[in-house]
Amino acid sequence: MDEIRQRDREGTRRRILDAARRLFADLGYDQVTMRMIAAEADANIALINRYFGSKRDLFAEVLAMQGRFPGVLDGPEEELPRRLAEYVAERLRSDQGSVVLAALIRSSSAPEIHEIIRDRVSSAILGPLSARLSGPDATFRAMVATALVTGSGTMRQLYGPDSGDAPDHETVVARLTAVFEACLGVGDPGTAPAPSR
Amino acid sequence: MDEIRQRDREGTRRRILDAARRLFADLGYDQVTMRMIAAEADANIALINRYFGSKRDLFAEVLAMQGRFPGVLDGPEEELPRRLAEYVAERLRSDQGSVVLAALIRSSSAPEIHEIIRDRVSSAILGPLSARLSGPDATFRAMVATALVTGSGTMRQLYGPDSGDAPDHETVVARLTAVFEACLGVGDPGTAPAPSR
DNA sequence: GAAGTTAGTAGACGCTTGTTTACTCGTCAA
DNA sequence: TTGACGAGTAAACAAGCGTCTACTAACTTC
Repeated sequence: MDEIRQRDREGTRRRILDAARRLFADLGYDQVTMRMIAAEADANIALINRYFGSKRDLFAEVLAMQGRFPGVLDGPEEELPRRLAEYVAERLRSDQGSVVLAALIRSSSAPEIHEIIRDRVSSAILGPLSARLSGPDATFRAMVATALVTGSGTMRQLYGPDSGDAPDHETVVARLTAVFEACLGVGDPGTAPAPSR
Repeated sequence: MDEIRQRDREGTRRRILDAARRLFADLGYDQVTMRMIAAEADANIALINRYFGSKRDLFAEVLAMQGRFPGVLDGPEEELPRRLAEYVAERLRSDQGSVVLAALIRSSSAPEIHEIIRDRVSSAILGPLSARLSGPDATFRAMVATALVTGSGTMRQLYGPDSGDAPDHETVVARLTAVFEACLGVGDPGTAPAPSR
């Protein structure tokens, strides 16, 4: 009945890391328990702390494992709004996505990992994005764009993938592209024209 | 030593409700414990469940107590982007703000209150906002604007009120106004012009 | 003034959490 | 063959959670 377990340190470590990545991305930091990770990885719960120290440290390692916003931030600056729009539009339908973003959306209520998330968002999203922007206030504009991506994820999490009266994909992408262009100030090198006052 | 406690059902109920509102808005649903609420309200913990049934029910009553986005959604449609921009810019500096929004930002990781938050966001923000919009896809456009407000709150929570290199208030408002105009499609009754392709 | 109602209290209940301890036993060098 | 090392395991740990029960005592009613 009881299977004979292989002794494979690196393999077990990797299984735990993969399971943690999946669960954290799907459920967020504090909805995931150590026992869930152990079960998903088919490993003993004590091994998690043995290999990673603590839940917090495991979370940090999962985030550190992730690359920087795959594919979206690369390419010419003038196509950035469209690529971001397509990324968000895709996220609104399927559950795929960056673990860093998922962490930002779903794990922001746990204060003990705020610093981890902040550092990772800065180095994986905000930094690369603002570096690609020309013109003034690049950091702020990047932050607004990130806020839009984040907020879309929050709404998506709350309302689910099929928000009944959502327009077709083309329209969604077109609208989001316009918004991201306004965020990033592409084709608008100076300060945005101040309306009234 | 032991103070003589007044017997004041309605007063105690109100103290608990106020304490819960403050704590939920500041910390989010699952960072607030029943004991914290009882201490903040200077009431016995058993009275919370006696008067409100459960933590979840108390949270629902706190949200139901709140009005609809005070002041921001009222007024002519063409000024909506500017008012939203000023609201967000103000939120980026101080900690004041709607409890409903705070709940949306900080409490979205607890699945047992998703339905409560969703209903309240729909009736307090999304509904009134989309009702004020003319043109197609009003609900979707309202959702994008809400996502921007939400995402700003998330970034604000992560990075704090003083994001070192933030521009001055005027610039922030001007930029955000442009973004909200793109979101809401004000002055653009048809579909947004599709860039390229 | 006696009896009943009820606001308020103290403490424990059962459960879950992250973490740790004591142990088993497969693996490999001497 | 023997001994040490270490991967894996089971069980418990303390702390915290929301909730509930048994009780005290202040107010109302007759």
